[in-house]
Amino acid sequence: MSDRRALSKSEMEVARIVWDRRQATVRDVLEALPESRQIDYKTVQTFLRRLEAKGYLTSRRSGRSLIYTASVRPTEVIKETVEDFVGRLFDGEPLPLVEHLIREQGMGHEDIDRLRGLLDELEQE
Amino acid sequence: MSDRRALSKSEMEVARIVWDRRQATVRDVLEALPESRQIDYKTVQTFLRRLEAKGYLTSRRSGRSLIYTASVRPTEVIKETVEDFVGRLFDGEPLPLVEHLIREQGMGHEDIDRLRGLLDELEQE
DNA sequence: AATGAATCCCTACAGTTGTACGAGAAAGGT
DNA sequence: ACCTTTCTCGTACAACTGTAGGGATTCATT
Repeated sequence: MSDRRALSKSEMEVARIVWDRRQATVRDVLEALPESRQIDYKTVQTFLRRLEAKGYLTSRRSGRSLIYTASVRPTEVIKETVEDFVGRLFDGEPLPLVEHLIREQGMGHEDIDRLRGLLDELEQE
Repeated sequence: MSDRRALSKSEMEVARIVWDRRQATVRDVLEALPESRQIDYKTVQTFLRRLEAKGYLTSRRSGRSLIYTASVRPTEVIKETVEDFVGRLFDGEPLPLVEHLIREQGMGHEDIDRLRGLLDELEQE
C-alpha cells in the first residue's frame, strides 16, 4: 500500500499515455487521447500538473514546454489500481473479472490461443 | 451509453453488495463490507440514498427499515464499468488486462483449468 | 411507562475532480 | 518590429465524494 494519493479516473487515463510513450508534453497527451474525448488543452495541462503534484510524474523543461515522465513505476501503480478495482467490483477475486472479460468483451481466435499459451506457461511451475 | 450518472468507487462497492444478495438493508451492507473498511452506518446510509437518487436502486419499506434492490440490471452496469476501466487503463483492449490478471494476481490450478474450459467452450462457435 | 438501541430523514462540510479562463512570456511567420 | 500561436502559471468554480452529526421516531426491554 503506497501512501501516494489515489489517481482519479481521468488522471489515470492521462498518466497512462505518458507512461506508454515514456515521456510526453501536454500537446502529446492531447493528441494521444481518443477523438471521442472532447477535452481542452488547458484541462490536460491541469491533469498533468496534478499528477506531478501527487508525485506520479516529474517534469523537465525543454524550450518553452514541459516534458513529463513517470516518477514511480507505472506497473506498480497499474497493479494497485487493478487490485482496488477487483476489490470493489469482484470481491477481490480476479477470476470472475477474467471470465467476464473473456465472455463479454470480444475475444478472437488469436487472443484465445494466446491465452492458452499463457496458461500453459503458468502451469510449468 | 446510458445517461445515468456514473457511480463513484464507493457507491459501486456498496451497490455490488446489494446486487449480490438481491436485496439489502443499510445494516446488511454494513455487515457485508470487509472488516478493513472502517465505515460508519450513517455513511453507508448516505451511499444507499445516493444510489437510489441516481436511479440504480429502489427501496421499499419493511417495518422500520428500508430494503434496497436493484432498479437497473447489475450486469449491464458492471459491463459498462469494466468497459470504462479498460478504456482508460488499457486503451480499450481487454486482452492486456486479462493477461495482467492471470499473471499478477494469483491463479491456482483450478482457476487455470476453469479458464481452459471457458476458452474451449468459446471456441465452439 | 421509561430507557436504550436502531432507523430514517435532513443537513453539513472539506477535499477532490472535471473543466477551463486570463495574463504573460516566448517563438515563429511576414 | 509586430501579430499570432503556443506555452506556462495561477486561479476559479460547481459538482461530486467520502464521511458523518443531529433530531425524530419506533421497537424492544426493563
